[in-house]
Amino acid sequence: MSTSTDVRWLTTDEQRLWRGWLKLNAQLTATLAREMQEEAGLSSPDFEVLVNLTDSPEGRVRVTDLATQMLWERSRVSHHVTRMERRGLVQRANCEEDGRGAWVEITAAGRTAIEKAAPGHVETVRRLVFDALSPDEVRAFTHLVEKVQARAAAGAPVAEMS
Amino acid sequence: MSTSTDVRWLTTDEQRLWRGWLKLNAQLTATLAREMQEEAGLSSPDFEVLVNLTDSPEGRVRVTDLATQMLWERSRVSHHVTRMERRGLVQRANCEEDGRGAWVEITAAGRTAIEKAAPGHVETVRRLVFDALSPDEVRAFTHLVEKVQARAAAGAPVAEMS
DNA sequence: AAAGATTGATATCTCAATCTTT
DNA sequence: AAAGATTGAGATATCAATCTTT
Repeated sequence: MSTSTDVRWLTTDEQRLWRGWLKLNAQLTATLAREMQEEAGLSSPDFEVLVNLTDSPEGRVRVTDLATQMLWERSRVSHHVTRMERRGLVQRANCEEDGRGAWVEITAAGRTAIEKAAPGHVETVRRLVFDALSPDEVRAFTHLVEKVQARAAAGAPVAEMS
Repeated sequence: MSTSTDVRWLTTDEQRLWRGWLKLNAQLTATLAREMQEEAGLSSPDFEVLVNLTDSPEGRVRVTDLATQMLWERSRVSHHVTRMERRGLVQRANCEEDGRGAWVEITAAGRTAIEKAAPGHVETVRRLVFDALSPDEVRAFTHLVEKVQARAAAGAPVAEMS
């Protein structure tokens, strides 16, 4: 596909952005994970699942849809839901419309957990990210992120060829 | 630490940036991982280790330094190095200066592997990220990333309290 | 005792079957 | 057969000991 010659390597500026991006991301991820584990006993994947469930008005989402939204494998969703179910954070329910399908729904305990985690989470995001930026900078940043995302989305299919 | 009242939730603009950031990151990560696995047989963690080794002029880094640079646990480095050693990508060496320490050094096969992976990797990064941005936008983006990073670095110690 | 590193047990993730319903 | 979901086996990550050197 690509020859080892004629590669357009990154310029100094580009490399600086790319490495900065990677580093910032690693830092934010690590800090947020640690903080949430300590304050609410939730891992990042736990939190992500709960966020996706509460984003739905019914508080329930199909396994495949969860997988698509989170860019996870279906089997990972299934395993993780099993573990979260064991802890009482979510529960499965039969799907009426499609006998093959399964709902994953958040429980009262799950809502309690995410409500406990949310304030600290938001405060950390605010402290680490938004306290550093003016409203104008937030808009500029958003513009750039979305510009890149429009390209990246096309190049990131979960299942590409088969 | 934080009461459940008086939380400054994210504004609509802020939420848009934050969610966009998370999503873009997930997409880029997934695409780059898949691409590198297919083209060079390396996982993202494999690649990250090799990059950190080649960044050193000697091609070798101490276990603890690797852990610090990558924000990994030392034990994770140790386990991962063991597996990479089994595949011939890196090797351990005794540290003269400090009898407790251990060098991790890249092997010829390791260099071959990263050189095989690099062109495709760079091309993907260019295609997904930099083809969407003008040089001015790259600079603006860098400025914003580094501005946030300066804050986030302070809040992301690997080992905070003990 | 503290620092550097490894080890083993457990938890989580990935990949390839498998099972059920459409 | 294809889609939705689960299962089990193997790979990887995390956490708490352990071991050696300073």
